[in-house]
Amino acid sequence: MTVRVRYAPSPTGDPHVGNIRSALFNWLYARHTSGTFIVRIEDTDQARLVPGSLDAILDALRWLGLDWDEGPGSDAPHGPYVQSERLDIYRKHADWLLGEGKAYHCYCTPERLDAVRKQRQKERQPTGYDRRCREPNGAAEAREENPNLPVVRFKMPTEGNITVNDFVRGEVTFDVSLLDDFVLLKSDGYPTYHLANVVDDHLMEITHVMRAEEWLPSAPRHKLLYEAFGYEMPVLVHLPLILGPDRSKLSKRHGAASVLEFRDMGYLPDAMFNFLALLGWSLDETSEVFSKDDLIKHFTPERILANPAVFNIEKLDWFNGLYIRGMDDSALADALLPWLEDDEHGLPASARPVDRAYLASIVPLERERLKRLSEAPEMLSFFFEERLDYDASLLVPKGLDADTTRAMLEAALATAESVDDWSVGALETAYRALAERLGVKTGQLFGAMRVAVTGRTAAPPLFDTLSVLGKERCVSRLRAALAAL
RNA sequence: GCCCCUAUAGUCUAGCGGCCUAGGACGCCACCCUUUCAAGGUGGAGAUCGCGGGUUCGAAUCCCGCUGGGGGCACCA
Repeated sequence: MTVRVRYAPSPTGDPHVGNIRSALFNWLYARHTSGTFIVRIEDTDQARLVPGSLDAILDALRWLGLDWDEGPGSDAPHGPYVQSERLDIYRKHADWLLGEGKAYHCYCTPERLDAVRKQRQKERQPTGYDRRCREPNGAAEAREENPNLPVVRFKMPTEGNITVNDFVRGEVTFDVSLLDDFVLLKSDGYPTYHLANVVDDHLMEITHVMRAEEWLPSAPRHKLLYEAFGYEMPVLVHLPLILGPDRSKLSKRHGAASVLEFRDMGYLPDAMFNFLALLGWSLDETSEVFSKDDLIKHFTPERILANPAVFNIEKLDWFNGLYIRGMDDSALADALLPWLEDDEHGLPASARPVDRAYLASIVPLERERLKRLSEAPEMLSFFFEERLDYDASLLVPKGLDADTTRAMLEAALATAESVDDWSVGALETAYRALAERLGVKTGQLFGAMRVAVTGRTAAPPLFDTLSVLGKERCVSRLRAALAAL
């Protein structure tokens, strides 16, 4: 039997990292088993639809490289893959249950349902529908109060236990008497999640349902529904939730929660992929840097954890730095270019456009200093700006005064002007000799020069920087520094 | 309020009865490298394995209770 798994997002908001992590696990499992990864859009709540949300979700999948074999845009045989285009299917299934006496119409108003719920909670009883419409008399009564279109409710057994098997947690038992007759079809003709997901998973021949743990409590309803239809139930794999630093479900409240936000913060898709894969899954006691292929090779649901994981952005930063360091000059330059050229957050207009070859020469100097691509404009700005803006007092090294610094920089300028070979090695030789000749510590000379040439105290190694900047820029910056002193 | 899940350092985790004086990683600290910052290297602090009972010759590992944390309880998914 070939594995068929699905990611079933609802286009009601941003592609939340927890949500996308579910997609990622499903995808990995499908690829690991050479199975099929399906994307199904669960847009059955018309009121909550958010325009643009579907595109954002698909963008997030594409960004991470989670390609789907069946889904929106594919004409595979199990479609359509958008639930709002499958309404007749759900209606038929609901009708069948109605005909079998396994479901019934309910005319109760939301107001009454709400009142019942409150009353039950007050009585320390489990909240839930009181089944008034399950009896003909009750239904007639309710219908008189509310002649509008009814919903269809599932007729749950009223007693006994039901045990569902979760692949991660094992057997989980629920007391059926505590579960109510849930809604299958809403009065607007749309199905609820419960109906739609059971029907579709069956029709689409899903073999494994891997979804977030928040669904575990509704698993017994689903099991009963599968039984009512006479369908075989897929394997249930409930994934641990991803929490924020305060240990509640990760949300916007914690800062970024959307995968697209992380993309926009300068994280690399492969770093994000690796990081997310390790939230709720691990291979062994030491492995943690995984390429996509490694993950496909090693990912198995047996290694999925049951306990929730806190989203640790510091570790994401580390992963991102690691992946940045692993990029070659050309790839990193390509990745950096759009960030530098960005009108809003990129380099100042006067420093653009960026010369691609010049950028490529800068990359080796900054690669190991970058944690996020978004840091590039700030971190690399001095390479591109015509005029540096900094506090002149930074030019004076510890242990020296302004006059000696001036003399030192004048000598540095003279040396620069006289050096023809602008290579790293030649520059280093020349300036080490100069420090000795002036009787200053190399750190003092190099420090003052670093500020003069970069405008900052923290920068890549001096001679590499001088070399990349080129003689002309260095000379003029040394002059400007002298003028500012 | 009712139901369910869960519990190893600040965080992600290894561990599935003896190999554990609990391993790895992020973060943190120190040192080394060094012209600064990183990166890298080395070392270190940090967990009475939530607590209390069992079971067993032996428990982080199995069982029960408690406590903590989380999730669910819609004509939302």
